[in-house]
Amino acid sequence: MQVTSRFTIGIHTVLCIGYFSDRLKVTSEFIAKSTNANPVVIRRILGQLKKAGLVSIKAGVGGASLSKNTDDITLYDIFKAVDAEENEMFSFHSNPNCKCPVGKNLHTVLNNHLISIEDAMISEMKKTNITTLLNETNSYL
Amino acid sequence: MQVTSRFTIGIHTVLCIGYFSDRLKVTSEFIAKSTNANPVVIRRILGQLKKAGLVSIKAGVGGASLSKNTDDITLYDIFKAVDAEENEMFSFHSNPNCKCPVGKNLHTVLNNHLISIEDAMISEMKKTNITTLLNETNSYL
DNA sequence: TTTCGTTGTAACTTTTTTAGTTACAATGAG
DNA sequence: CTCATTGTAACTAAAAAAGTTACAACGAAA
Repeated sequence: MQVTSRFTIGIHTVLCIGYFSDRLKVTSEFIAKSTNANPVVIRRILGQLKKAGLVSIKAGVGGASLSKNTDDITLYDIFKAVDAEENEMFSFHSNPNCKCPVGKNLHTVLNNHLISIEDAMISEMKKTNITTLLNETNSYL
Repeated sequence: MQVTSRFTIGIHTVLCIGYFSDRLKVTSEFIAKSTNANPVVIRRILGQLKKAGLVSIKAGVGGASLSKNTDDITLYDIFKAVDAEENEMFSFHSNPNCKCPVGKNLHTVLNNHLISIEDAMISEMKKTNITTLLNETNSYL
């Protein structure tokens, strides 16, 4: 299992905006330079963050800013925006044998446990917000 | 993010062995029929489970059995065996800009938080063992 | 109202990962 | 010795992620 780099790029993007947008115009080009990712990839991620209500973007003139207080943006908000739009986290293999008592009930039996695992991850993601990460970034300067 | 179907197939495999191996010879072919996956795919997963010390397999004559008590095999054991052999769970994009205060410190700042998220998931996975899943399977018959 | 930097998005390629498949030597009980 | 099975290599296919090129649309400023 690998969480896509969209997650860390998404976090990086939000941090850049939080860190610089009061002083500079933070464009996709700017973020691409900081992350070392392609500007179009950044624009796609910015689009997802915008759709999730986390950032707003000035069309035409360009530049992104945060739409919410840095206290109110958690890692889960970013994760949900860029990495979990509609897919389930766990994938079942298709058509297990319904004549087998194990195969027949696997999905039902497993589902609640898998949801608990996902919930545990989500709870932990919600504990970290952008304010914390910006403070930690400043502490390393 | 998607956890590969190896995880649910691995669980399915262990459950099949736990459920049937006292009565039947549980071969890769048998498990393939129950899971609706390819026998070679099952053998690969069985190999990983074996390497992790969860199952033992009779070469030549064939058939798998559990090497540990069903109480002592958790979802995490299976996850670790089939899906997390050496990779990190979260992927950082490479070469963030070291001249940018955000890019320079991202990895350091983020790492502990990502580890906490992973740990939360692992703890939850450890809460479910094979005994529980077999009991739940039986309760649906 | 023209210019210019930027966004948003389509379309495509490349890369990586996962799963499926074929094939076959090695195993070991009967 | 036979035979079902394992273990594994080598390949293909499919899916997902990331990178890239291209360009219309936007809107502030000259």
